[in-house]
Amino acid sequence: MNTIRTRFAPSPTGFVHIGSLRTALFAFLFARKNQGHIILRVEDTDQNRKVEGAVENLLKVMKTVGVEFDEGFFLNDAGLAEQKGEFGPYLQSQRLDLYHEHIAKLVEEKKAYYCFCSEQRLEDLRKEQTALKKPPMYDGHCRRLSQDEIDKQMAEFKAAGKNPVVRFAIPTSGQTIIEDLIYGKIVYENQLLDDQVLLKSDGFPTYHLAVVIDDHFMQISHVIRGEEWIPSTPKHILLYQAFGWEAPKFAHLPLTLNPDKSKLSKRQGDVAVEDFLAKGYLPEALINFVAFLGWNPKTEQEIFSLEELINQFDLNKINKSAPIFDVGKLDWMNSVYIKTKSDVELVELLKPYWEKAGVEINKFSNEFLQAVTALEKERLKKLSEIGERTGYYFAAPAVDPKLLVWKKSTSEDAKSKLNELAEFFENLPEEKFSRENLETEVKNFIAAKNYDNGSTLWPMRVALTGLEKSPGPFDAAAVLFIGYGKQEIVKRLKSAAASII
RNA sequence: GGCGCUAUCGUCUAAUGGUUAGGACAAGUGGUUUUCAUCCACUAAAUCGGGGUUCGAUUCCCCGUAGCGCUACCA
Repeated sequence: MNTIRTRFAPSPTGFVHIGSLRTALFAFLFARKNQGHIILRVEDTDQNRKVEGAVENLLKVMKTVGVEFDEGFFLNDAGLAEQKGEFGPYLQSQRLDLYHEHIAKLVEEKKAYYCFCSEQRLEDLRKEQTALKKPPMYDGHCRRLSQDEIDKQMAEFKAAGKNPVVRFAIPTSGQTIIEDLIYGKIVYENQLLDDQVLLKSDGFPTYHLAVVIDDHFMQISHVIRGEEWIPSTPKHILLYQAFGWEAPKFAHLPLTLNPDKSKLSKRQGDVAVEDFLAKGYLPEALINFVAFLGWNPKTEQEIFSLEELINQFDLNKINKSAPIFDVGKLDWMNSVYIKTKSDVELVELLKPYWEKAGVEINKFSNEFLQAVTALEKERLKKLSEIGERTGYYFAAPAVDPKLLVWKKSTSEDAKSKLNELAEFFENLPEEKFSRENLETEVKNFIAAKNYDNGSTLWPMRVALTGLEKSPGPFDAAAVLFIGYGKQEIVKRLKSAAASII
């Protein structure tokens, strides 16, 4: 049985960090590519950082971007997190007995020891070491305690209602070697490794103990996680050895960085996947972009569906250097995905954003909304822009009289052209108001009058849209016709003309 | 301070012991055009520094430098 089993193991601390999404995605792609399983385990050993509803939120986000799990936590019909799978529980706070049992074994075998040192002593020790420019490390004080001393201290702790922590007795010589699937061989000197706390005084394990025990019992074959874990990996390997277990394979992912090359963080813009989704980045675009952070197929293709990503994915194609999260490229990718949507699909995606912008979409026909959407499709970088771009379709715009005048023309000219156009449209039969007909008709009108395009079409466009930059006059007019009929066009042209004094 | 990782255009990256070092985003220029966007064409833009190995290194090795990570009873 060599089934590939990997896992995503977040702490339930609130929003979903874009870096977490990337880690989860890579683990997911790896599992799918290799007919393996991916497990979602929740690491809540830090009770202080726990956030209510974080697991549900995570599940929801993962679901919308299409990252699915085979085991562990799921969202049930009621929208609540539920566990499924034969290796549970998948919540670390429900596995305390398991950890205690194994810690007891380690202590008995002298591979771990109780540490009674106070926080004060630890702090003083650190200060002293830093002052002497020595690496701050536990000095092994309690490791050398005799059994009598241990018993005595233990009795005192119990009497005071306290628990000692348990530290790992790291070998004082030799080397521990990581054979990382991405970074290759990394060697650590054991004597430089700190005697890590494994069990905290609140009875909870630290990450290091819990991750090793859980990965072992959940039969994880590949640990895929962020590069920040490399320095603690030798401790994990040593723990596997202490338990007499075989360690899984490790694949550490390069970190994702801010534009200033610091670790991607909240203070420099959004890092929450929820926020990107809310702004109208499409899940497909987000996934495609995040997959390319540190990975690429070694071809010139850049647009990939989830399916294609699964087929192409390979841990060997992951870079070692840390990529910078560049929103500019995400914007481009999102606009590419927006253009691939049909007008019908896009209208549905856009509706919530129109509503947010105060548009009462129920009052407008789908035909009209689709026509608007078709025009904006090529201009949209994110869905949230739709409100500010399309206001003039839903209510007559306030037009700045100065804007109505083309750069090579005069206000008198603009005024008369607008009036002439209004009259022209008034007399134009309804069936001539399609996009194509409108263009030929208006161009014929211009030619007949011997006008030029600029001085006629510019004021017409501005009168209809109120904007310096917008879709063209024929496009705008055709859409307005669909929504309101030709009188709306005439009305806007007339009122624009009247605004010029 | 210690330990570790990394280093190709501004950004994401490709490639190779011998190439005009390729693509994409962004930028700029031009074309189309009533504006914007789209589209098309073009331009500019990189192998961190120093040593070695080699006929030849951007590629392999060493040193340096820089950046980042870790250095908690956080993960």
